[in-house]
Amino acid sequence: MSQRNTDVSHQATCTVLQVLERISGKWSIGVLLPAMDGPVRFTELERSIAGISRRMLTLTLRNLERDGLLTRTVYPTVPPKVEYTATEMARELYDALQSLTSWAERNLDAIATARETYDAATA
Amino acid sequence: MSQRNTDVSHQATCTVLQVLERISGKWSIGVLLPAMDGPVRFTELERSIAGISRRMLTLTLRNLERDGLLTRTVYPTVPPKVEYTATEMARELYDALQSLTSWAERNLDAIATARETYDAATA
DNA sequence: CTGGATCCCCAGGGATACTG
DNA sequence: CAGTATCCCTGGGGATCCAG
Repeated sequence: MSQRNTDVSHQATCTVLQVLERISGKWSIGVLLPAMDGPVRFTELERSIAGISRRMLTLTLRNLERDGLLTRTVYPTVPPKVEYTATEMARELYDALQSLTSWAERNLDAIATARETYDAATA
Repeated sequence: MSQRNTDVSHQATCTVLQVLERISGKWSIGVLLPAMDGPVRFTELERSIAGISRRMLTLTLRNLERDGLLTRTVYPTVPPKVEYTATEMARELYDALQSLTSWAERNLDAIATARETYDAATA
């Protein structure tokens, strides 16, 4: 065996970090979510995601597509029509995120309290 | 009811984002992990986390402590001795992260392939 | 040993304008 | 409609030095 579980932990850390790098970025999740329920068009996304700019929407879409989390379908009509759909892999990712969501819901108050306590003690 | 499940999705998005903000940052997970197995000292962390600077270690520790994920214990000896331990909340977070880790392990190859394909097509 | 204080740099992201 | 191109600015994080 290796010394303690450090090696295993290191592996796990790296793996998690890779996921986080993938879905971090201010808009990734917000973009991915609407695409879960089926094809979504560019402008639909732009309207449904409050505060996103055209630029960031495009960049985020490109990255997600590159990682195989989104498929892009172009209909060569005029005016152009493009649809984005989440892949199976993305749906599995979303399921995996649920556990994080539930953790957050359970601990949101505790975190807020911890912060107040810390800030009060620090100030 | 609201239009479709947009409201629910929005809520979920926000919640997840709060967690991600908390554990994003280049070092958070790497710092949290060694503290899972019991008290760890500052220098131990510094040595076990490859590439971290003193500054970032300190900042990361402070943030984690502020959010109630880490407890800091100071022994007023000379030279000083400080121990960090993950809280129960942090351990639950770690469990929640496991699903992400397993997702990553399952899909790492698929992502790599998707990227190559995309880059080849783009180039 | 365990930090704090400073300076600096770069990538992520906002605003705006243009286009097939 | 669905993007591209450009400019700019902020803050996360690295390097270095100082201190109780």
